[in-house]
Amino acid sequence: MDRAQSPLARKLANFVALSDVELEVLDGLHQRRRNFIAGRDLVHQGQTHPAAYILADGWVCSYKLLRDGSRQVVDFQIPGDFLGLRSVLFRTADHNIEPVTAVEASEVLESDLLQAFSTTPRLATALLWAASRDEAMVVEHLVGIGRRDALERTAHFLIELSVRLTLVGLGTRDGYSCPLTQYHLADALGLSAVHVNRVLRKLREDDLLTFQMGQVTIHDFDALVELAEFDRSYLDQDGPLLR
Amino acid sequence: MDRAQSPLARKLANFVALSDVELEVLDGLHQRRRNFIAGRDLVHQGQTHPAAYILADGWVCSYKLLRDGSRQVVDFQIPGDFLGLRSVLFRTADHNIEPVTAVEASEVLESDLLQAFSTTPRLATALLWAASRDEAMVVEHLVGIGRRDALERTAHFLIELSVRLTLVGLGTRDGYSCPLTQYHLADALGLSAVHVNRVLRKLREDDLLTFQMGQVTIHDFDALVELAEFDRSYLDQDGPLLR
DNA sequence: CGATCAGTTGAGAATGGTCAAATTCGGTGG
DNA sequence: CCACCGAATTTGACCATTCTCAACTGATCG
Repeated sequence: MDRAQSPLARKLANFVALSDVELEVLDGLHQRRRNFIAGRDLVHQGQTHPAAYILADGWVCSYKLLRDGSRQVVDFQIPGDFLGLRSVLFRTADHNIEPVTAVEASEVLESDLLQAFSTTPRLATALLWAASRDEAMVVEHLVGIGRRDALERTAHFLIELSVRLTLVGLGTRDGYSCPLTQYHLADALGLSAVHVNRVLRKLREDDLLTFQMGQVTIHDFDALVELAEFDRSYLDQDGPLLR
Repeated sequence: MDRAQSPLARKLANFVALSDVELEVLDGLHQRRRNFIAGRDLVHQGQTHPAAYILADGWVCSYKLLRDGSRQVVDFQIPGDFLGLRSVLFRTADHNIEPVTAVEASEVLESDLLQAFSTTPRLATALLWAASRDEAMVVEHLVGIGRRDALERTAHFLIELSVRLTLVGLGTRDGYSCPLTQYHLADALGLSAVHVNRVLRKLREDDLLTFQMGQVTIHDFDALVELAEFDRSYLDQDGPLLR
């Protein structure tokens, strides 16, 4: 098995050693290529029978909207991520999905997915793993919002992004390009945009990290890890569980 | 299929219509019955090759511990819940599991689980659904901590518990018995115990709900739903997805 | 009957929010 | 190249939700 694979296949292979047939079925999910422009939601809360997407290029964010107009970003997805799985399984979207940038993604319909699960059930196990990893990220996020102050929380978030992007070849230990605005950060971190700005200034003044003009520059990775009490183990997997 | 089923089987049947063979395999996971006393952790952060558990009786909570000694409770589990799935899939526990009460649970080893996935792969799909429902709860929790104030957040949490307990026959619209202390609430809601106490007083004074002596009494369910902007759809499923 | 733990209350401090007003940046049209 | 526009960012002043500390009550248990 040495031919070119999709980023998703590479990710899943970490968990379940996939056979040729399974890889082909996974490839088959990449029909229906779609392009989206920034800002117009792919999926909105309450939508029934939404599709899932495999993200090929660009960033999207998943968020929930509250009655008072505020929103909480649950997660950002980057290339290689599978998104909307939960919405498909429940046949109703419980969150919105907004492209942060222009986005290229493969649409996966409920029928495609269930078909794939029937013919190659181990794919379900593999996706169960991917879903668990996503859940681990949400849990880390929850801990941050619940128990870390604004500075630690922001640092943790930006370091997590750095590690995730590095895993798919889109970043290094020194930084990454980042299309998020300070409003995105605020909505993700449970802070106001004004306070995010103050926190970013503090991080800059302390020579830890610069967030400017679509670029995150990390000046002191280790100090940030220390500050944020960041433990990357929830993002890694050291070998396939199912052979 | 009309014989007695475990609560877990009943829950999973909501999502995937399980065959006799699949139900038997699921039953088989209920060997190794264990009892635990309140307060001594079943699983602790960093533990490798932890087991998963199917909760038969009692409450447990999943939490993460921070360096400064504070903790964030991610979720409480009640009878019928499957817990520690993520830890098994990653072969390392990323959180602690503490029995809130005396607990009766079936221990599920990694090998049992993978064996079950191999012989009856649709069980993996069913557990994928259960995991997605759990993730939906964590997401709702995240939204609460990120964007709701202490009063709304507390109300949301206690109403969610009411609905979950009612689904497994342990509560009604009027209330439920609840073994949690105000410290548990504080750790779950990202508040201090002192503030939780003030919030509970406010809820009591407003004739919405009483939290006292292990008993939650709901005085005005609808007003609480309104206050907390509670939408139960993430807890329900209206019929099996896989036949 | 002391000890311990859950709950309760008050006072003062702090983290982060709100409002309002610059300032800068990235286009876009002339 | 320049003027201009809207969006994103930056800063200050003031405010409020929630925290911390500390004291006190009440129940339970050996």
